[in-house]
Amino acid sequence: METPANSSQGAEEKAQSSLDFIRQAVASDLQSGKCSGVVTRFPPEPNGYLHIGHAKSICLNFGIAKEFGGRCHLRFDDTNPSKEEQEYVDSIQEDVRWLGWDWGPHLYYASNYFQQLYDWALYLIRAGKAYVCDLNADEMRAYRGTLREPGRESPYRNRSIAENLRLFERMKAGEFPDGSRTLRAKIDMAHANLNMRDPVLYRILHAPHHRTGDKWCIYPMYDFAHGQSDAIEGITHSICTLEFEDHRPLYEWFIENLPVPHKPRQYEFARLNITYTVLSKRKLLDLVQGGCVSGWDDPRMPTLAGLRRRGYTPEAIRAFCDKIGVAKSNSTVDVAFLEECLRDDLNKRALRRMAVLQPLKVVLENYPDGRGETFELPNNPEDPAAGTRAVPFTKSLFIEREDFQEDPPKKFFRLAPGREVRLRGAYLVTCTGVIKNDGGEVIELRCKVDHATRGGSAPDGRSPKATLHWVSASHAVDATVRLYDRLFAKPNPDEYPEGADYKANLNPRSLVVLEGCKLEPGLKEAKPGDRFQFERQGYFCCDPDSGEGRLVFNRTATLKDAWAKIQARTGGGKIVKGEG
RNA sequence: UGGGGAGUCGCCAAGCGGUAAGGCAGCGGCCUUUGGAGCCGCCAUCCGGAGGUUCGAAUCCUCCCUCCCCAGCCA
Repeated sequence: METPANSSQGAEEKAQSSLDFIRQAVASDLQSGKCSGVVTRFPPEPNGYLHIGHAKSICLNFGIAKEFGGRCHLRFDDTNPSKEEQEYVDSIQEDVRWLGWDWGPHLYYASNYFQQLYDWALYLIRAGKAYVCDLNADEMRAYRGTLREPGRESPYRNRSIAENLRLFERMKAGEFPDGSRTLRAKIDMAHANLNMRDPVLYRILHAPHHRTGDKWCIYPMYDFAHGQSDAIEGITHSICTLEFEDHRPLYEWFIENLPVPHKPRQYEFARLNITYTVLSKRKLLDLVQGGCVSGWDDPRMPTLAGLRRRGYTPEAIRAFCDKIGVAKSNSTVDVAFLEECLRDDLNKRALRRMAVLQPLKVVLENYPDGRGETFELPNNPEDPAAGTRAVPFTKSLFIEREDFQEDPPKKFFRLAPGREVRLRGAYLVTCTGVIKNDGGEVIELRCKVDHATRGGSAPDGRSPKATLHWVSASHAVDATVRLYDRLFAKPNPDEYPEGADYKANLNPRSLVVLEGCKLEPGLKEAKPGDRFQFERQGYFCCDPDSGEGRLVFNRTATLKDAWAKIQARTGGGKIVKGEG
């Protein structure tokens, strides 16, 4: 992120609260003069789509660069061609940009450094610090030892420098099959840290690379590529997750033993976990390939593509990443926290609309047949500047099915026989009749309008406890509404019964599709990506499946629902809202 | 029973020897033409445990307990 001007503003704001341990280190390095500027990097492997966990890392890296007036590189860690694809490098760039970050001209690939890395491998060989090993994978595992027993030195460990050079050259030339040989660092087979027991630097992989094609058939391992890439790019603070903590000695070993132009420092923080979802690329890939979801961008997926389609805003995700903090203890953040960040953002900006998801017809018996009027309703009560929109009102309307109960329980203060409620922005109406079909199901209501309450307020000051949303039957536009809920039914999907796997915890009601929903007519113009608050229902986002006279909306999040809470408390329960 | 990390409110998380921030959730109340939003109040005499140092410890020392990561030619 290139932010020459106005760069310290963020840091100052942060300082007012308190800096996380990484920002403290950055601030201290800057102040002590150890670093003259800060350079970070976000280094994804292009083997899957970015998810909310990556967002935490992205916001950390790009955020620090922005706050401290430095820059952040986007670098693809593409050292394993067998798993990586161009589709992923494209989606990653799209997602980082969507999140609101800009790497300027600093787009890099570890594969750009393959030649330099190869030269450095030669350097280590010449220094007697690396050797070609003929052990196969099984043998190497056996030689590595265990957690408490030291390993044994490879029989190939003491080859001459000349032979190592010759063999490595031939590995590069493609003379040997995959897996037959590796280049290893000569460190210490008895080291307590397994990463230091002569780690593999290069393996043979006769696989075309999405960027280098078939130029190479040997590829550097993560450990041999990452730190040196950081060094090449002048990264000052190389931030990664906790599981790389015990790779740090190796990271430093390379930096110390190679003539690198710069010495970066690695810092580790706890990766993000969220309740009711999984955040591992392996499982996410599994869900996609297993058909459990419609794709990487299924609105139930915690991927940035999924969250975007669900209706999440980049602002909400950034706020979330900001608020959860950065530390080193393993943590699982309540998904309700993410949802709250979304509501907080959308409450201020989303235009309000009325949408009846499960329609129940209402006929106003004392309202003239041919009459129609229009009400001007605010687009957003939180923001008068958002203006108003016109909503038509007629004798026959739709209201929400669950807003009427023939035999209302305690604390249910919506519509019931003989009861008066307010139709938002329109009139006070009283239920005077209930029409049922042969099955005893309520199919229509008769109500009487109090004509003196036009606009929704009564001259005598009375005010019903409930205000319902409504749509004029003759003006309503039909739509499909997809009610999304948590992908998993358990807070921790990894708690599954013996013999099962995490997919046993998939929430069977994570998607409920409603057809024939009745929306206020203005919504006909909605375009994919448009977000609204459907009053009293939640936030919804127009899905790309819309078009050619078809409207599809995705529920991003429900509104907080006091009535649902009361029901849950009293053992009741909602059927379709299903918000855990 | 090797090495590396972490343990502060149900969930995140400040705190860095001077006497427990904040957010989310929850619970009350006010307000409200969204049972939304907003506003007000409550919510850790205690910081994994036990000792010790100190006038004073969540912060320093000792021992113990629990959890996470590492034995890919993945990243």
